[in-house]
Amino acid sequence: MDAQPTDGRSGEAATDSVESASTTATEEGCCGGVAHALSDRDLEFDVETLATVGNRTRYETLRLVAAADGGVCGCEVEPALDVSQGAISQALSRLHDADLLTRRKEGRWRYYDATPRAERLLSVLDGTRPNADGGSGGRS
Amino acid sequence: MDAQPTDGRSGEAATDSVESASTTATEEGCCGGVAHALSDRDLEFDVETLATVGNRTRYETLRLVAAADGGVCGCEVEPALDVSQGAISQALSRLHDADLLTRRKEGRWRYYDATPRAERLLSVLDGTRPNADGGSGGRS
DNA sequence: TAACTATATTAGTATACGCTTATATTAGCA
DNA sequence: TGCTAATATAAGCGTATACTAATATAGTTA
Repeated sequence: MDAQPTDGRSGEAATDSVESASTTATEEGCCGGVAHALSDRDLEFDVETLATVGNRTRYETLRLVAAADGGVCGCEVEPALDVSQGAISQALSRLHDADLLTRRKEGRWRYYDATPRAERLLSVLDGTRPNADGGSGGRS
Repeated sequence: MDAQPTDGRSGEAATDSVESASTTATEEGCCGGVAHALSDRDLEFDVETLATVGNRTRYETLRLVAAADGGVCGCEVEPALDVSQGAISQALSRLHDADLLTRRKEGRWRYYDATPRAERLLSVLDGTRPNADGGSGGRS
């Protein structure tokens, strides 16, 4: 029941350092401590990046923009995805806020382009899919 | 005279299973069609990958595992994150299902390790953060 | 001016998510 | 046999998410 570790980390406000324990008591007992080297801010930023693309509509939107070169306007994305205009606008907006799309205004249009972060992300996804070599089936 | 945006989308990647984007050569507006070259299966797989890491608990779990080399057991992760044991187990399980962690059983422990896909993903995130040092060690 | 197109924003809502708690299972050890 | 540690699983629940529909705001053209 009260098997809660209660390591007393709740409500912390330290925003820029590794907080986890680092007592590497390995060898005998297994449960020592592990740690990573990410600041809280970077962690939050990465999670936001991933959560943003971790949605079908937004991911496909990003793919569409990245696939075309030279910029894509929102109205071009709309007919390709089976969701409402509002949804597309929200998707583009969030992708932009997450630093995955650049945005430039031109007349009544808005042109979007993938950022380097987005492009490298997509590239890794393409390069590490289990069935990357074209074979069908693949994993599972 | 028509102030058409830089259209010129041609060559609609006639891949195997891009389902949407009817590409019905619309009227004179800007809104033609764009397309990406991803199959529905790959799309789904990528989104699942991203949605899995796009959560604080799971992302931090993955970071902890990836930071240590040689495998980490669940009980080592537990004290580092301020969530219950059940939450950690669910996180590790989902990361494994998403092909981001390998898992091997040893006695009463389960050892996890980051897959290449996970490692390259983390590497890109590290290398493309806005505040990343100019070094940009990300090779990928 | 009005009409029209592209986009943004808002409210409302059904659903999915992520956690906790409790319980079950599995493995080592006294 | 217990007993304990590590892990898995399930129900329950508060909250966040991702849409739609309606409306508002720009910019363009007639």
